[in-house]
Amino acid sequence: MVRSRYAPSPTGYMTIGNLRSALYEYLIAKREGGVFILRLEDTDRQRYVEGAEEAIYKTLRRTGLRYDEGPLVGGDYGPYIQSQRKASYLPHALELVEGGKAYFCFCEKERLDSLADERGLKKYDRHCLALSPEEIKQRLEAGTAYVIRQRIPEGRTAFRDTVFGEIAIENKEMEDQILIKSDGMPTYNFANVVDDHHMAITHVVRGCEYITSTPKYVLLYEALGWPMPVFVHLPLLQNEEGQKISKRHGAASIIDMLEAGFLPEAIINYVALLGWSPAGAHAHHEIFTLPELEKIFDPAHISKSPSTFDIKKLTWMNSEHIKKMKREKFHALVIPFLDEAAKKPGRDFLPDIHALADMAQPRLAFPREIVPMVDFFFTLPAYDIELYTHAKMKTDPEVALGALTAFREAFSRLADGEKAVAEAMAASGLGKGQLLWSLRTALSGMPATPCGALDMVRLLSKEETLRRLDIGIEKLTPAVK
RNA sequence: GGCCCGUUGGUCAAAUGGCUAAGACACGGCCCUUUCACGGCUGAGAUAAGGGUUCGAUCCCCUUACGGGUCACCA
Repeated sequence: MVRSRYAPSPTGYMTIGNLRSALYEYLIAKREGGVFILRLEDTDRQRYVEGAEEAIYKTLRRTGLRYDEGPLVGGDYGPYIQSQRKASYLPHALELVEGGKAYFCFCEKERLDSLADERGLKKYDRHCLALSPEEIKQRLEAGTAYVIRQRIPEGRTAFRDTVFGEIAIENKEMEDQILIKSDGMPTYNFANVVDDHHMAITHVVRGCEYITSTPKYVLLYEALGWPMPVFVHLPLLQNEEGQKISKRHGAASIIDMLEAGFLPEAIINYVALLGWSPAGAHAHHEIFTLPELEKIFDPAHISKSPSTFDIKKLTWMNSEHIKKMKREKFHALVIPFLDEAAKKPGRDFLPDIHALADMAQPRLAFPREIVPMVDFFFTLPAYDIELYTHAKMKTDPEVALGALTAFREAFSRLADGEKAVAEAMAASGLGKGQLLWSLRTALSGMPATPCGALDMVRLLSKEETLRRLDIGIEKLTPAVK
């Protein structure tokens, strides 16, 4: 049974990079019917941000990444908040001390700082490794603050990563890292290993910024005699400037993106394809739902190279998901916006908002764009008669005036747009393009509309159509004279 | 700086030791359409550089360049 976990620290909102990690962890579990776990790593009390936990829950909920075990939902391996597991770490550290694989260190910050070289880099000099058992006992009894450090052995440490293959690092590159901090909390690295073991995690999936610290994990697993999980390190996500996507660099939060009108489906879809691509029969598709991804995701095709977040492609994907959306769902999404437009003071007309929604669905990248697109149905905007001029349609204000007058006459009798256009053409000798262009302009006052003139005639009432024609004729008459 | 990793069009990316190196976004053009959009067609655009290995390298090896990551009582 595959068990994977997303293990964020509650230090703020979730970025697209965080979501990508969570998604891949989710998919790696779900493709094999496994279990996806959420664990909060809150061992750093300094960096804890109020509300960050809720932001994580909310982001996962809104994007559909349901976790099977974790805070709020529980599970057999809880608690799922690290600070609540505090008691479980020290015994393992002491076990290592007993086996000679870790040791107490009483060095103070000042001494540690003095170890820095000219570049500010420092490596612990194992000062406290030389302490005798009596000295240690004495200091512990005196209540001296201590940390527990892992003793890194000689040699080199290698591991196999699903994405990057074999990776080996000389142990001398690592310092004797701290396992237990002087406040009694475990460090991230240590807590991670202990929790992953106790939670029976089989796949450790995370960003590749952790790749160089993985040998330390390996050493810990070996020292504790625990089975090693599968490591899957994900290529980095970067912004247009080539920097890692992070809160530090002002990356947008997923929640903000949702507020801005990006659909959860589109974000998930897009982010799945950043650093991974489907193979075989699906190789030429790009639009996938989460359940589809669960079936076809294969970590063997995760890329090694970093990828750049491109909001243009996400925007395109958003419009694709809007097009694909069930009619009822789309209407529910967009009708609040239309209702708002309908309530505007000074409104001329109340069109059938469902018809407007249908019209807009294949043309939108964002739900809220429906308002500027169809607002002219509600209120005819003030427009300039320049709009009546169009070279290709061979229209200008004079042609338009003739067209509108002829159409008005026919339409007021026939109340049928199509027939009225035919009659007006015959009566005025104008072409269809000239007629329709003029008509569209008079009815919308817009240079671009989501539909043609005859659609507008159908959607506006006869009275409103005539009213707008009269406004057009009134605007044009003095200009033509 | 040491160590680790990476480098296919502007972006996401496919592919193989061997025909003219897929596709998508964005961009240009054309068609359709009463306009815009949608849709359809089409164009330009890439294997970082240099050495090897090989009959033949985008692919394997080395070097260089560039980019990134990492070297905390942060995660």
